[in-house]
Amino acid sequence: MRDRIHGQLLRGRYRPGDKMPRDEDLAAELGCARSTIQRAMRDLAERGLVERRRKGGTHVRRNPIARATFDIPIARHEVEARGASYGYQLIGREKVMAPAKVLADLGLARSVAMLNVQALHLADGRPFIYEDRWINLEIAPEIMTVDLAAISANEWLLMNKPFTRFDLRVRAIEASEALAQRLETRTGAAVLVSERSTWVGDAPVTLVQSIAAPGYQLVANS
Amino acid sequence: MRDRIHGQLLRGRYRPGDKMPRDEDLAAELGCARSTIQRAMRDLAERGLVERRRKGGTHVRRNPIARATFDIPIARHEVEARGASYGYQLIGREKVMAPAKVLADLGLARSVAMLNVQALHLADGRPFIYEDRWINLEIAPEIMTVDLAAISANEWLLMNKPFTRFDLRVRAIEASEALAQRLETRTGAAVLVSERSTWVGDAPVTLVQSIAAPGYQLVANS
DNA sequence: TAGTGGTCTAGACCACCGG
DNA sequence: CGGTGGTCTAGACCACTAT
Repeated sequence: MRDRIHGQLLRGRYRPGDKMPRDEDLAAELGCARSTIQRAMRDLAERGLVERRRKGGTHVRRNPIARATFDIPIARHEVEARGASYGYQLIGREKVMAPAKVLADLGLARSVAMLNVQALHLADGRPFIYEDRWINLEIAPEIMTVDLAAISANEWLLMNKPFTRFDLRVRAIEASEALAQRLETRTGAAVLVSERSTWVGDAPVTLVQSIAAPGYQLVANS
Repeated sequence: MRDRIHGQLLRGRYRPGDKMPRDEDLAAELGCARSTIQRAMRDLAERGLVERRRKGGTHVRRNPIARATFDIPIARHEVEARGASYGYQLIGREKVMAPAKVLADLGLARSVAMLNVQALHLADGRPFIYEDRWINLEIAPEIMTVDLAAISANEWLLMNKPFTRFDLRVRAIEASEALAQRLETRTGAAVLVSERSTWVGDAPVTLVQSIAAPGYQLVANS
């Protein structure tokens, strides 16, 4: 039934910009319960094909949205999924007041003490992802007592401060000389940078910049 | 009610790896209908927090997945959203048999005739995104009669052959000399490449490689 | 404020798949 | 094959918001 409803839209029974009948009328027309229509429509709304507003009704979006989802990989799992052996190196850790750029990305108005951690994830002993992370010590003070040479900050945070929301920004940059050295590549090589801010509720937890070795590729779908 | 159920998980009532009670028991315990539990659980499963299997029951995922969603922007809207004026240039169009790489990305076993189109999207007259597209003429033969200098292939396809599924691959590359010229940047500049294959049902429609000018950034969240 | 979608109930039957 | 989640029904009440 739901597939039938989806089919009608996808096969062009309604066109971009059209207003669709109210759920109740659609239900009567198709001979099903309103809750069935409701669920079908909810799915379509989540996929970005229609827009629903109370009292306003349901409209087919003028410009159907291409909504992609992807699962942000955990370095260890990604390496192991490729059949390589995973390695991890703690490069540096330091307690400092967060700089303005970090505060801005996390939506903080005043500076707070954070732990700044650099680390390298390895695949078969070769650099895979370099990460530079800021951890809010007001939210996760326990991180100071964790041996970050034994467990990556990412994995500790996932287990102990599971986030509820995050932002992600992806861009391409040229490797600086220092970065090229870390990643064992050429200065000027094109690398993919993912910058992620995460929150627990409204509290900013961590900002991490992950820089993948050349050739890395993000995959999404739907 | 649904929020209460979500809250219980997020607040750690169940731990990663735990098996949760069957829907019916949870419903009895919380004093609500099973369908309410079902919907709450479905949401959690979509967000990647739990895994459900018939007969197998519901488990909290061991490694909570960070699932991001982002809306693939239409170049015109993105430019206009930045307050810039949008421009579009058709650079080339040619009917050819698809090469092996294109066939592979679209999951085609035999070669078919396609329209190969190159175009440039501009923001305030400056290069914004260069795209190289392959359009399956068996699925969208009408594209041959469309004036692609007047409407971009992307917008025509969205209006006339709305896809039902796509894959997306994002990576960083160094601009070749030819590409640098198109994007009015340096040879060797790091640029973000998005490669997208789209299907209508099982039929492959188009493969497009979009290369953004340096500084471009993809944004996702959840 | 009235009309629409959003949530919930109490029940039924079905589809999948693990023991 | 039996137990679990997936879908559906027919109804109720609520929350938001366009008119």
